[in-house]
Amino acid sequence: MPKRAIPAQEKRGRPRSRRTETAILRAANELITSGGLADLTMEGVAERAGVGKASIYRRWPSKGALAFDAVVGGILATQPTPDTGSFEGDLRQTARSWVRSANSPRGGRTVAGLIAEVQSDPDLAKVWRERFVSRIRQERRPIIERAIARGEIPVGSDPEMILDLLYGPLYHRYLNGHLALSDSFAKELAHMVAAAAANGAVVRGREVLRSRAVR
Amino acid sequence: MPKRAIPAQEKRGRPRSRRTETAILRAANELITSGGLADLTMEGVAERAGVGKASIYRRWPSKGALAFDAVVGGILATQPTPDTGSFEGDLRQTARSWVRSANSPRGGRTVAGLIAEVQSDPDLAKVWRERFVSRIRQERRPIIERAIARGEIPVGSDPEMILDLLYGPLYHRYLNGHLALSDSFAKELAHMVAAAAANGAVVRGREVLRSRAVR
Amino acid sequence: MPKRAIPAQEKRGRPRSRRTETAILRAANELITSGGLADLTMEGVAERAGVGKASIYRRWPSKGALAFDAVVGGILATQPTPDTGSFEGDLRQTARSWVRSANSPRGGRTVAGLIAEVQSDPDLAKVWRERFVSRIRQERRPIIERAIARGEIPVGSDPEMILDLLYGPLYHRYLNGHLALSDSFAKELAHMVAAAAANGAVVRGREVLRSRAVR
Amino acid sequence: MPKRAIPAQEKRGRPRSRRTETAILRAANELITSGGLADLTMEGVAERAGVGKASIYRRWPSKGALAFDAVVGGILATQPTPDTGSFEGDLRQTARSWVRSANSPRGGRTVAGLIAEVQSDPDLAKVWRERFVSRIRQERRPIIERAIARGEIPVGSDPEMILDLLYGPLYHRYLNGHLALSDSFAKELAHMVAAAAANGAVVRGREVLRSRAVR
DNA sequence: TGTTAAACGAGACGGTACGTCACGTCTTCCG
DNA sequence: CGGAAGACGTGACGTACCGTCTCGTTTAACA
Repeated sequence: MPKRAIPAQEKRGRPRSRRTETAILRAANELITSGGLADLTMEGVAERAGVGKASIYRRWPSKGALAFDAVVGGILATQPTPDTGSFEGDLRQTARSWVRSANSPRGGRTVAGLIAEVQSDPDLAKVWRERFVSRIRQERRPIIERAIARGEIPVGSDPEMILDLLYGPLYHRYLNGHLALSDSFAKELAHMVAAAAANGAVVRGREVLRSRAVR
Repeated sequence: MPKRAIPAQEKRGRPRSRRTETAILRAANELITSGGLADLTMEGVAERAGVGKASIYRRWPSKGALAFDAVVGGILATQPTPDTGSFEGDLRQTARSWVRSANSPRGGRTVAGLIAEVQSDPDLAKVWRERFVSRIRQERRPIIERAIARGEIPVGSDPEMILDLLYGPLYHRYLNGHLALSDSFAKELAHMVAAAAANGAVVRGREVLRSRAVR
Repeated sequence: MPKRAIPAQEKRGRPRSRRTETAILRAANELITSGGLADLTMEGVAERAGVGKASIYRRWPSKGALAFDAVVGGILATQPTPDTGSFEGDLRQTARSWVRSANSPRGGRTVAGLIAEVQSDPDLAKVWRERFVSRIRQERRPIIERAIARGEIPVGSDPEMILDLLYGPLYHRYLNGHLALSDSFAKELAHMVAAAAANGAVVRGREVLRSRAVR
Repeated sequence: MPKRAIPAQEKRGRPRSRRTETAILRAANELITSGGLADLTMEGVAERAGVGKASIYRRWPSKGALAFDAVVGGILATQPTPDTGSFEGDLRQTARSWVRSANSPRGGRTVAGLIAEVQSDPDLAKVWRERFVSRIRQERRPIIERAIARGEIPVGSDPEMILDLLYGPLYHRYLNGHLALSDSFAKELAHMVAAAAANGAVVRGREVLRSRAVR
């Protein structure tokens, strides 16, 4: 977890330099987009940033945490929540822009590298969940809420399930590469998810689908 | 890619010892289930197997390839394709047994480690796709075919899409950990996928959903 | 060399704090006697003294210089020049008390550490010579002068040579550890040095032995 | 302690390469003679020798141990035991050649650096005593034995004391630098030691002076 | 008595070297 | 001649201190 997540400057003494931090983040970002997260080394970042290794470790406990901060802001910025006027349109738009960024030659595999990193670093996993996955999901909730308000899907539809139904298949193809992450896949996926949401919940009547957060 | 995939023993001289191979695979398996794939080292395997490092590299080109062979057979064996008599029942059964093995304390995270490894090793990625992902998907196709035969879902339903709709959300929660991989999630997911398959394709008439394999 | 050797307070502003200086010296002393000079670090001293590193560097240019000031005063104080009434008695007394302090479990190796430090720090070497070695030698000269006055050794005996003959073997065993620094060694050494001083110069007649200081 | 002191090749597998060892020793030697022992770094040696750091650590546990092996052979070779026909002549010759090598601009301070290193490394100290100090002393014993045989000094004279009387003052000036290590000092020192040996023991009659080795 | 400049504690900074680890390759000798 | 043993060069790791520097905060002497 990046230490800057703890903003309190309790101690006296020389404060952390913003210049140093920016230099590190920029260097890390450049190395990641040019060579992938596997080519990122703390020594490489230190050298390119003109910074001592200790200055990196003072801020980030691991390569993954640094990569996260170097990269996630940019990713989040390029993925706004669409509002097309229809549920399926919103889903389609969301999937399409996700597919596009996953296919981008520069940085398209960055998220894959981060997810890989997350699998062996519990601390990073927590940050990943809270500051990336959950955050995007939170941002996307209005899509479901508006769909309910419009009467496109039943009241009580489980937003978590709907989001998993949308993002799950996208990430699945992204990480396993068994099938193309094409634009048409995005379109058809959106259609299927819309159908599931519209009809899936009805079968169970008024009952609300529930999923509980874990950990 | 494990070289034993090339079974031909062209050369003369002493053939590769099966005992050596088994010892390596067993050692690798033990290390993976006890400490996770991140703790697996070639040196550790060599020592535990009582084997020279060269004997490992003679057979497997990378840690990931070895781990794959050490682990995938067992995983495949524990995930038979169910035949419950109904589409949703088959999906539910599939999801449930997947969830169960993902939650197993020993080895539950092994697949996560392999997927992580795959992200930075194109050769391994190919093996992973062909010998794990695609293989399981192939094995699961009868579920869809039987559902079509029973008339539960339209003729022309895209099996790839249906499988992605099922496995995608499972892997999504498994790798990101944002929500619990519970039994009830498996049940509800199966329900939603069934609803999508039953209604999604219908909306678009007779048109067949298509997805093309990539790479 | 401690900058406090230059007492002039030309500047305005807050003067150097005596409390700070004492805290540093005490901390250094404690660390040296507890762990040897090799374990002494500027950061350790700063922390233990509750002092900024800059406050140390403001006063002492190097670890060795600080150690010197932290330690030498105490050493000099415990080694008075004896006056037993005979030349050999004085030598014996000198050697014995030297041996005793070299064998003391706390601090017995401190001088060894300082001599080690001195070998790679010319500035410290100068301080060491002028404020420790030469000072002790100066203090011990009365032993030789009284011996001449008593007629125990020839007029014109070289005090430098005699002191080297006494201290040389002591330090030699102390630093190399090839033989015990025992009390009986001190006694026998004193006897040999007395014999040398009484007879060595005589052989060469009235000629005065000379040695010149260097550097 | 250099591991090559244990010559037994018990294990199988690739044996230590002599080429690597020589390269390391040569690199170390060059760095020491060009910059002093304080400038010697393991990384520097590795780079200059074209060798991995691990290959150094595999053989020598510390910088001091490496320096010892890189340097001591050459030193021992340049200091033969003289045989001039007289006790004082032998002592003088010994002291003179010692002085000369201590004053040599290249490598003259190397022994000082090693003695410094020895003060904070007990393992190295043992090697130093056994393979340098004691060894030279052993080689010099014939000087005393021949002097006894010639009747220049009493039977039962303590060779350890005589050697300390000779080497002690030399090392004392060498390490402390309080007075010049001149040729004339060597001469006068030899004279004093001869006088002490001739007269010192006599005073105490037949009694044999004794010193016991320690540790 | 208020101003002011240096000393203060704290600790961040760019560095260097440390000693360790695992990599993938290469070499030796045993069976 | 296959295979265990393990040495090899490589390169990154994370740590420890170095000596310098920048913060705000005292604090004593000057004005």
